[in-house]
Amino acid sequence: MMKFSKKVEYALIALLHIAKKSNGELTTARELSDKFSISLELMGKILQSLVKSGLIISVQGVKGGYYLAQSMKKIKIYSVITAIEGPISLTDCIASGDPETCDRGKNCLIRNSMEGIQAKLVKLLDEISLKDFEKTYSTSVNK
Amino acid sequence: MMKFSKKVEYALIALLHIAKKSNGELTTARELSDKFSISLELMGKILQSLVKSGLIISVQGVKGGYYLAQSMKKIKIYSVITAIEGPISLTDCIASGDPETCDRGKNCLIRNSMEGIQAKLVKLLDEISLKDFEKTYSTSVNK
DNA sequence: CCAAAATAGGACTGGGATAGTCCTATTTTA
DNA sequence: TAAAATAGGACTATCCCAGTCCTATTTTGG
Repeated sequence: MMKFSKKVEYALIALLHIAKKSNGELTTARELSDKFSISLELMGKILQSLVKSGLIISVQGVKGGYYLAQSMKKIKIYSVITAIEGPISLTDCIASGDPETCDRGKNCLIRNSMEGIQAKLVKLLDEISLKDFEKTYSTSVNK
Repeated sequence: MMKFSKKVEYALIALLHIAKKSNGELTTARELSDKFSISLELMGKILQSLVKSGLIISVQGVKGGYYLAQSMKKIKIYSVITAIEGPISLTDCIASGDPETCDRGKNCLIRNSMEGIQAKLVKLLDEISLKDFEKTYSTSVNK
């Protein structure tokens, strides 16, 4: 259960790489595809999701590519996850928002508690920025 | 990605129900199966997982059943999850523990950062006890 | 103007995991 | 010794993820 999807992994790797570029320089899907051995089509789809969520901006055409739409500090891990997978929900009834959809209905023993845990989880992931994420990496590399 | 499996849901519901019993009284798999509309076989498997992890104790035979092996305060949500699904791991390379297993090898851009997030996640889930879980429920019911 | 390089995106597929079933064995009680 | 309970192996259907294939659109440069 508690696993990041491959797509989220790829999205984070891509974002880190895009972020490394100096001002104005674009990153193409092919570049990311080659560098990290991810199929061009898959990489494209992931980048498109990030565009739709406003994390990166795309430029079409021959000289096109992608660049960050926000600073690394503003981009949160949680945003990346939801960009790729949509809103997270620990259980189906939380997902729907309607207690009646839950098999166990209004009397579900765990619904409210689940919501509590989910809120904490979201908070945690929404406090980690891409910058934090990068720092962790650098720190561990330099040791 | 961020979803509790049905089995974990069922395990939590079962544990809360088992915990309600007064001292010494056992809960049978059939009772849980009936009350929460979960097949007997599936409920049985879940309970067996909880037994193996030492969260509940089983008594075999006609008058058999299950009871909590630890207090509600000592049973943590994280233990319940691992009892059902084994150790959590946000990415495959974290799971294996061997960086070489990761497609991206030692130079994986995100491995260390992922480990950091996972540690925070585990900490969060390991700080929530079954008692906390129950309280959240009661609180929301009484409002 | 058009070929090439790039993003955009719909449709489909294989494989693996989840959720669940079926069946049998073992333990214990009355 | 029959009945009621846990234990557990083997199998299955379904769903979702990861990935592929193919086509359309946009933009640049010769």
